[in-house]
Amino acid sequence: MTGRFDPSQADRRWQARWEDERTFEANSTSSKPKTYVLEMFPYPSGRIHMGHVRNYTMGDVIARYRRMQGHEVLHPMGWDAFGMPAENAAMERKVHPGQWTWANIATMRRQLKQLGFALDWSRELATCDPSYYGHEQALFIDLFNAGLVYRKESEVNWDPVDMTVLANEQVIDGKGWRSGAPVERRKLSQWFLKITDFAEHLLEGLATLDHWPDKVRLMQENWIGKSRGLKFRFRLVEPTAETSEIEVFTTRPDTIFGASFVAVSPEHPIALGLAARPDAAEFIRRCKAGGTTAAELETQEKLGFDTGLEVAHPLDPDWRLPVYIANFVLMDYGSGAIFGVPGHDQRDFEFATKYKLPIPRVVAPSVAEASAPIGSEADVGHGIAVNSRFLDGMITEAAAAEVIRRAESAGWGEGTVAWRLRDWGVSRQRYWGTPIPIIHCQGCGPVPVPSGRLPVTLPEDVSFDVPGNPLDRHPTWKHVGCPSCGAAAVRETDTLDTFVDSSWYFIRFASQPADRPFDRAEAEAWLPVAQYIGGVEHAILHLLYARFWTRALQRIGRIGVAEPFKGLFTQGMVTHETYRAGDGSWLSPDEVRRDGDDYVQIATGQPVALGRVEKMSKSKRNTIDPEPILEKYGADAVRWFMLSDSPPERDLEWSEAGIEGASRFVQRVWRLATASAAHSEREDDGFERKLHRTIAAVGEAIEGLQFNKAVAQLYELVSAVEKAPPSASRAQAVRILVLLVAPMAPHLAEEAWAHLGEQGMVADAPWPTFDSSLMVDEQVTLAVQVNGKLRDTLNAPRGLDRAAAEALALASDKVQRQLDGAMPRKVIVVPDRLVNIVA
RNA sequence: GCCCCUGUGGCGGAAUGGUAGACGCGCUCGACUCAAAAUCGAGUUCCUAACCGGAGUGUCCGUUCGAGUCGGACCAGGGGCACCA
Repeated sequence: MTGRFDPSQADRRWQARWEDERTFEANSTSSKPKTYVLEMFPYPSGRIHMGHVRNYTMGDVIARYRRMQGHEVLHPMGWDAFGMPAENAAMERKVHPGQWTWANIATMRRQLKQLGFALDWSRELATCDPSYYGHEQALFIDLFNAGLVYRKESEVNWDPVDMTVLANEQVIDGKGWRSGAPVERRKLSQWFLKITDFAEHLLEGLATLDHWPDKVRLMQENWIGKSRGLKFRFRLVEPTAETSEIEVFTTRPDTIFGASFVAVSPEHPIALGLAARPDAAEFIRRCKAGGTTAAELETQEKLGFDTGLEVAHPLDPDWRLPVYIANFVLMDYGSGAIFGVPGHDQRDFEFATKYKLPIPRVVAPSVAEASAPIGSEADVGHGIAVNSRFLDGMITEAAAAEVIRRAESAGWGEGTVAWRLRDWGVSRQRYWGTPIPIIHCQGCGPVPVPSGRLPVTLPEDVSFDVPGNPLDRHPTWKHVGCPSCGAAAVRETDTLDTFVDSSWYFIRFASQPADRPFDRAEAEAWLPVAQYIGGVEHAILHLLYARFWTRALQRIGRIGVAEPFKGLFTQGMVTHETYRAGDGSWLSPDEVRRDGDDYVQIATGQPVALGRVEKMSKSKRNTIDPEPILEKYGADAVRWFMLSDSPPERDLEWSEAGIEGASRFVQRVWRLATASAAHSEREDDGFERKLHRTIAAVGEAIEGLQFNKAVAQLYELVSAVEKAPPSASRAQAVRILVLLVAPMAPHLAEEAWAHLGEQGMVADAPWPTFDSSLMVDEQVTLAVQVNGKLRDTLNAPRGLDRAAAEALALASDKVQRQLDGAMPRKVIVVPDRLVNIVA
């Protein structure tokens, strides 16, 4: 059984053994300490890609490591199976989204199993299965009954040719991706979840998540966007039919005397009231062109329309400000109106410059600079209030407080907290999602589907020949009796955002009774997830929605956990070159062949343009299929490569050379385990030190998810063992090496473990322990610097005192040459590390 | 536009404010071999023929006995921006 390690045999053998013995099935009633390790579940796009392999390998190392430490580990896998690509496939290939999705799941399950992950497949779930989404509907109704669900009008991207709603990614340069027609913003009545009710809790909860990356907490904090300021009203000089005042919010009430205009959103009641005027209507119509994304709205040219209306300044009734309609004011934020302070806000500055409005200075670094004009851009800093009447000379914070105080006592405004966070719109005008379990009745309004009639399943007989939502045009599905009064009624035809599906799957993994979403006690035995791993692209939306959903379930008494993910790790992406054909379409790596320094499209022989190295993605088609690689090198080499070199939080560029190196390592370990080493009594204590240091370092690296460091440590240990003479301690080191390698290269480890004559599986073996007293060396290398520059290195016994270290350093020829007779002015000694002589 | 992150040899990267380049890839030379593959050994930041030495962690400035690491300004690349998942 010596010679080369043959993964094609070993992988299959051990995967079958783990499955037969149900090695990785989690026992919810175990008395061992429980650890829940979870990676973000995949969208079943067709085949697994390297990003999946990297993500699941990292989680697998943690899961196997904890298991070897004696934990009961829950490490499940499932499918985020609803979503748009299935509908696109249905349109392009005339295949039902369900059929397409389930076929993809079958393929990807088979591929994942080839990687030998320590997964509990008995808990596998797919969100497109009624046995999953039916429970989601029940939870949605619970939230509805708790008042956390409501309906309101909201804008969507509307394709006027295809007569359909477009996702942001389907809008390219302001045009629909299929029709090419300019996209319009259109209002639809849609379902929302009241995430803003939890804004304060979601913000405060971040402080408890000390095993999350700081950057993710910071991003969520900014997203929630708590700000304090003044909400106040401008009185219209001439009231309109709709209103006599305009409410605005500002975080800088201290700049109130710097106001030079008021601007309202094109959807603001004031704007809508002016729609009878042709010029105003035309402006509003222009504002509706283009997409709904923030990036688009904020980068487009700032446009304003002078309504001719005027408001009075709240602190000076004789001071009039013009009212504009402006395309950059969003109805969804605050009150849909702002007041412009061009001197101290860059966007207002650009607007005022364009429309030739005054740009006064009301904040300055000092009183002396009060008359300094505003330059080529706004001065957004804090400072001293100037040109601001009773505020003059006050610092920004005091001036803001004073304005709030006066507003409150005079009754024209009040200090308040504003949030950037908006409620979560969950309606999608699509087929392939969880049906929203609501029935609309003329008499009773929206009525939840009674729990006995759940799940509301999707009809199978649908076609995607015409754009739009097949549920909406289905001949029978939507027509039902009202559960309340029995009158003819219609089902809601919107489906839920797929982020809802992924907001509770981690609870369902922990507990999956047939008759309800989960058992509270069983779920709480596992939750929160000890280590959650996924892409940083989910840092805000998915993670915030899952946190909200969990807190909402807590509020309605379904679960006693507030935060679902105790530890979070955001891995970097796997990148690869991109290729484009002459017509600009993306080509996948296997459609391309290298021809010298150029690339050629295999099918056509046409030259291919080499694009940048980018994140592997379906849209850029630069994915590498792991399966042929797995067949060639085996699971352990692929896993090893995924963990080597690049720090897990950074991007990893796929390379053929890297996998070759990983494969060589697998063979090196195999040779060490199988080569006959004659035993002798000779011991080498330097070698033992290396072994104990490695045990400590590998464990520490795995716990810190620094897999590349664990890999480097193991390379060093392997080199040391290879050079060691045959001995009892060498044999012991080989045994420990196999254990240390096991979480990363489990098939190799099992095979080697059996070859060493050990009992049982390495998956069940205890993680090795180390003796820290055996880790220290009696000799150290002292760095000797002169004026901070390295001049010599000296060997010295550990624990040398300062005076002796200084004397040793000064005795060095190289030091004396540098000093050139000069007297040291100062000597800095860092014990056992360094001596720095300052001359 | 706004928020967040990242820049170190030919490449991926390592380095509690204390010897920059661990470890791997690649490359060069050598051993083994009839030859190759595999394997093993040595070398590999740049400048200088070599020694001595000098320069060097995106750029500039600062703090420090000492900066890849801390602070400031800038440049470049990436992620997110609420209907991709």
